Amino acid sequence: MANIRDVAKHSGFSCSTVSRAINNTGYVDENTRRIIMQTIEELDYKPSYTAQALSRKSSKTIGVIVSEIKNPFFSDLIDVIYERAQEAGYRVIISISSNMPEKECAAIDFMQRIYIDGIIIAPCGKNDGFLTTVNTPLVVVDRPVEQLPSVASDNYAGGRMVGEEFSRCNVKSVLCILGPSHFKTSFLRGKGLVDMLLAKGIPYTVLESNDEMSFSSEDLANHLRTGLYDGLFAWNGTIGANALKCMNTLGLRMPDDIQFITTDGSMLSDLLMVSPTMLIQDIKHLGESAVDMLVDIVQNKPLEQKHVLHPMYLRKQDTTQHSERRKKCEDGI
Amino acid sequence: MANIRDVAKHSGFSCSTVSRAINNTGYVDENTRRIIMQTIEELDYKPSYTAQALSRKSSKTIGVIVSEIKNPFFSDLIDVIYERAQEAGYRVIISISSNMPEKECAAIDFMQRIYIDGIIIAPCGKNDGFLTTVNTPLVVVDRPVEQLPSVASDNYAGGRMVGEEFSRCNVKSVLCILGPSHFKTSFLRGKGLVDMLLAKGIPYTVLESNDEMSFSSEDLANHLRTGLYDGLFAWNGTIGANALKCMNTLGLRMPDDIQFITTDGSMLSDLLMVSPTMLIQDIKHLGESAVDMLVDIVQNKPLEQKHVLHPMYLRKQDTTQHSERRKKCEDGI
DNA sequence: CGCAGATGTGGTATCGGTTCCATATTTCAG
DNA sequence: CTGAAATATGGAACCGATACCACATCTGCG
Repeated sequence: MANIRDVAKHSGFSCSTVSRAINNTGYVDENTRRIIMQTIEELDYKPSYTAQALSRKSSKTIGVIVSEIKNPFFSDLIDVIYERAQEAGYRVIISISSNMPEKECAAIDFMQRIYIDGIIIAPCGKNDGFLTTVNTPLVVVDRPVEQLPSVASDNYAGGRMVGEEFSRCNVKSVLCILGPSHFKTSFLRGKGLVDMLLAKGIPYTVLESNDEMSFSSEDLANHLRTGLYDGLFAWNGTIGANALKCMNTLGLRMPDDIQFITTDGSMLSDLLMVSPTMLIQDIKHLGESAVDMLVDIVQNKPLEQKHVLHPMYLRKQDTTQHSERRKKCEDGI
Repeated sequence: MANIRDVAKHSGFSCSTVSRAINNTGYVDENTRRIIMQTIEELDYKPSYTAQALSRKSSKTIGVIVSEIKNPFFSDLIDVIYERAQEAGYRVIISISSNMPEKECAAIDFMQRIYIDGIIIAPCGKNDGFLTTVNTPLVVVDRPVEQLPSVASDNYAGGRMVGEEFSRCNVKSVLCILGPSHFKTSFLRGKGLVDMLLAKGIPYTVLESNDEMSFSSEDLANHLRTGLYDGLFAWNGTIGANALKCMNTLGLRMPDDIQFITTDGSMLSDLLMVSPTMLIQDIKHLGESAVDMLVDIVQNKPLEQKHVLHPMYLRKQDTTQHSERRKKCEDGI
């Protein structure tokens, strides 16, 4: 492949001038610029990003590290980040930690060694101490880390919304499936929900899964069989899907036998007969503000806020008795 | 961050010696090596991959470009590729084309400019001409391109297996939902299925979706309502999910009213009550041979085969009347 | 007209490594 | 003991860009 010296030679100018012409830095005669640009075209010259990075000590690239690529939340997030970064003039590379701290470290290490300008990371959560020692600009998404700038959903407020909805739907007793307690996302949703249920005087039980994704269906089934609960909350989409399957197996009808709210399960609506009521995250805005924050940090602009929270939304669908649905029923739909 | 000159200075040796010590190239005294390694430790020196890439004109990195990250087939594939590449001593970066030819080109361009050693690509399919002109080592997965080395499932044979299964289950008439005809993957599965159905004397109808993922449910519903079909095949997982939803809506029971085979819908089994019979791809072996092939090409080893085909498997589950299931029924399960 | 500042261009050090070549020392076979 | 080969190390060019500085020319104002 042609390099800048080839362009210099063919165009009859020096490397300096070619560089200036390409990057619009310093003075270049209009005519000279035309000749150089034409030569570049002819030789199909493309500056080496590697050489540029070495020279500038910056690659104009941001890295994205997510813990789980199969999780639709993260794949959607990546799409959004990609677009926004492009608009801001940054390229993007992606790494996947598979929830393993060593892979997370390896990804960060790799990125640092290629002069990446900044990193957006959805941490696996077992590495927070290390993350704070990283000296590349870092923005944390989804699972905030105290010392680092972050973007996340307002999970506490989201939890409260769920509690409010249960209350409005006259639910008498709620079963909450949460994640491990050290999972902040889960913890906050749970706390919001519980606080609201307490405020409304609705009794509840918390079931804590020991894993992010998997869950003991028997355990859940046993609880549901007691017939004590007419409300069920699942703190994430995968758990929500399992819960749904479990309720189907038990023959529980929603919302008549039990009212169900899950989190972030858009794919469920596509796949299933019922579209569950869900607490959803505004992925677009999450991704966009993560990029915006990171770019600000990279460009040494002052941060307005260290921890950004985006509101969550409650999409009321088939598995709760919200008024719109009642209306539909009355209309015979 | 410390650079090689810092290490040289602190250890009292030259850059050359330090480099040789790190890379195990040329002669280095055992004692010298120990001192250098210790200095490296002390300074927390990490060679810049950028500088290495520039100097070596190789980054020891392979790129993976997939068209769709949400598709579980691709996210699984990425996991496998990642592992295998690591084992072979290559780092991995990921780009997503979102099925857009421009993004595909941009990703390739980017990778070339950072001295990537080779690329594994699941092409969007609208760029094949361009792909053949790329002079970085390339291995195509999933959707073979004639002129390029490729790894894919034996979709034709897979289609035949589906046909055979329908025949074995005494299906009388099959409705096949295929993708657009220029989609090779779909085309081959369809051809295999149709060939087998013809051989077995089973009538069929082909429904062609105009998109990879979406599909007209009404169209499908209208066909199913005729009651003409007792067999249904979906060429990919998303279409399969939609079909499943459609059959549920129509109240068709599987396998009694209709026998259903989908492709690659593992996530369905997790989410739904029924685990559909499916034609599945051996993602692990696909990913591994893609990496192995690419590494061979990069290292100038001769290729054994230009186009590798991996067998597909038929996982017989709830939606066809295979013998195991009958047995279970008889056992009262 | 003269000189300061703007404009246009090239030379060269630099980024952080690798690698070829030269040189010095050691080893060992004849 | 000697000289060729093996071992050990350093110097410097190079990878492909950027950017600082020097120099030359041009412009315009007092």
